[in-house]
Amino acid sequence: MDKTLSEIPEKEIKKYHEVVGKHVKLLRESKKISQLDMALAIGIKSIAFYSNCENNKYDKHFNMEHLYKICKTLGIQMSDFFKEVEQDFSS
Amino acid sequence: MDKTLSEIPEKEIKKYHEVVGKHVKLLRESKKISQLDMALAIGIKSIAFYSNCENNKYDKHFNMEHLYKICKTLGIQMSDFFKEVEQDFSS
DNA sequence: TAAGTCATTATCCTATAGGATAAATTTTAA
DNA sequence: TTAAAATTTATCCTATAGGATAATGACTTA
Repeated sequence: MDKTLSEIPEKEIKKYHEVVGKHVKLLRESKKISQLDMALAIGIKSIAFYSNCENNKYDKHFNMEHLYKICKTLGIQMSDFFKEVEQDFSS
Repeated sequence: MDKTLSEIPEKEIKKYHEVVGKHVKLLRESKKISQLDMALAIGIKSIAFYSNCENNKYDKHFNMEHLYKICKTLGIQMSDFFKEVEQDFSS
């Protein structure tokens, strides 16, 4: 049966990634953690890649595995993290 | 400065993906939505790929964009979804 | 003022995530 | 009991996500 594919605009997904990155940065800074330290904590040697994900530059963004590790490093729950994101996203 | 890379075991990440998939299935079924309908709702024509993500088969799992669309389709918040996942994951 | 630290800009390379196909199996409904 | 619907199994292909590098810029510290 032919059904419509996703009608959620790519712009909305991109915006969501932007907000996710923004809140990762806010939380990281609040814990006085450098981009380098956070990058290493999630298993990445590239500060540049990390920076681009936080800032959603060149279409880079955090994936599920990154976020899982970031939250663990920050000592917070994924659900709490997304609570923050949602509050920002819907306003 | 040389610092340790992520010490979170890959098995833990895999387990997390498994639990995420499990809860997507539970919620989908509770809303009487077929795998086909959900796959199409998130912009995927392949039921097989969708099934493999729900069941974490052949290392397939949902990514952030999938989950965003799934939650929107289910009419729930990402934070609420992860609340469920976390309760299951830590027990 | 200079050196060190931290972050950003831009681009390149490639392994794999993404997602398809087809056949088989299981479940449901007629 | 059979057919249809739904899901699973397994594998293949390729565009891009993942992540690197190098240079540059901004900020902090000595």
